[in-house]
Amino acid sequence: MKDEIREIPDATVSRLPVYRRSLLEIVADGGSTVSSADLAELAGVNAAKVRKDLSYLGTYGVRGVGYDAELLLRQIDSALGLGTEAPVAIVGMGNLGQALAHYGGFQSRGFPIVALVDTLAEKVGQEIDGIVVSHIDDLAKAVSELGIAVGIIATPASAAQDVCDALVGAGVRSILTFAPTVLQVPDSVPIRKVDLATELQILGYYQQRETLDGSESAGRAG
Amino acid sequence: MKDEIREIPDATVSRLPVYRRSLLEIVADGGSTVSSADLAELAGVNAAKVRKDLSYLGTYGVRGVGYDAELLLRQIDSALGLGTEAPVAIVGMGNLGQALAHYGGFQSRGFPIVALVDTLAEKVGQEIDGIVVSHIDDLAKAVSELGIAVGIIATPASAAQDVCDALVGAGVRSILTFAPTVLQVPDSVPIRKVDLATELQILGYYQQRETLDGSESAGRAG
DNA sequence: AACTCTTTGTGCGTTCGTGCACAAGCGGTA
DNA sequence: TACCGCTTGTGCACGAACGCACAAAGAGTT
Repeated sequence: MKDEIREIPDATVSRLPVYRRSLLEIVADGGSTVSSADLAELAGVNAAKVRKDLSYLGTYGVRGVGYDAELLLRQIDSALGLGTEAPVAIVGMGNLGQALAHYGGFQSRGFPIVALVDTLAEKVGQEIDGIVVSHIDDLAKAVSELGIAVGIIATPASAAQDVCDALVGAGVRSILTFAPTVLQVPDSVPIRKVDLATELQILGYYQQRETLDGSESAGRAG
Repeated sequence: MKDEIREIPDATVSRLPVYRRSLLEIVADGGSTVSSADLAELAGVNAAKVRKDLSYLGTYGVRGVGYDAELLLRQIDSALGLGTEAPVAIVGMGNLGQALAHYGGFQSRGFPIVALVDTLAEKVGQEIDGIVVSHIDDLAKAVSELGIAVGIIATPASAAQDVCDALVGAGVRSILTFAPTVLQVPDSVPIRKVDLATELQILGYYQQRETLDGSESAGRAG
């Protein structure tokens, strides 16, 4: 229980979920072992990269054979801390927040949504998808009572930093934000940003290049 | 009209939208010139990086003074191809798709949603946010008639590749996908992927590291 | 046991991204 | 015109990421 603290490079960490998905498919299809080439095909990356990435988890492959799919899956889950469910709170019940509340993709992948939060009196008390919206002043209580690990910020940019501070203060362990603004958090709280308009703007660059000059490769998928 | 075809590094391209947002703030606050240090502060990056990034756009700064905010904004917009609006079609009217249809963030930033598409007969014909949902077989017509540039895939993973092929076939110029699967597209069509569960899983890794070993810096925001 | 076939794990050269540090250059002042 | 203060633009060195290519090492076969 103390040999897991290897340094996994950032680039590798962000590919682990992709391998994980591929392995789930393989297991669902009855596969028991996978080669790095198979996995590379499914994950859309280079086979050598797959092997190097997996080597950060430990030596779980068998030369001449491949990887045991289920064993590998467990190792990835362990590296990503997916052993237990991580309850999520969503702050901001505008269009995006409500959408995320209804979205089943979190629940089904180990991130149950257990709290919905807003500041507006008119939203507080409403029931969305079976959960009563609570006021942000009650956030700390909710976090400790429900064991909330992750906070999702779905507010306008103007409110995001305050909400972020509130989440951190309430004891949330990591944050995912959709607000198009740079947030200040303590180093101890990992944060990731998803900005939909930014993605479209990035696409705009590559699309334009495609149009002006026909020879370049396209933008990479995140 | 032919001097724009510089090679802008991927890392720089994905920061341009952040600079853009910062510049919009500055201009809104009445600022006329910005230093790289100011911009760095707002964008949450290193000042040298800002200068190097901006230098790919051309030489628009003035030594001893800084950058003209509005001029710089125009240059960034030009690089990102934001001169005209880029109409968007959303395919997949499940929870996420409907959410995105209601989300105002696209419209307000130059990406009007002009078509909503699904395969299920029960969805087709419904009106969501003022737009009638059309069938995917009518996609090509919609794309050419409405000048749709961007396709957003909000379907389950199982349908994503078919939808992707349909979008490409219909003449869409770039694609943003929310489906948790690797998509095959021609090199000429830039694609970007946003996978919410993946983001949470990545956070899981850094959160776990934070917990086990108190000294590491947190995951970078994308 | 020897040999073949397959696939892993990794050493190494290359490319890409980062940020320090400094010369170049502009505006303002005397 | 000469000087000063400030900020840009970039050379350079370092580190991260990538992917080729190959040795190491299992499984199966004769």
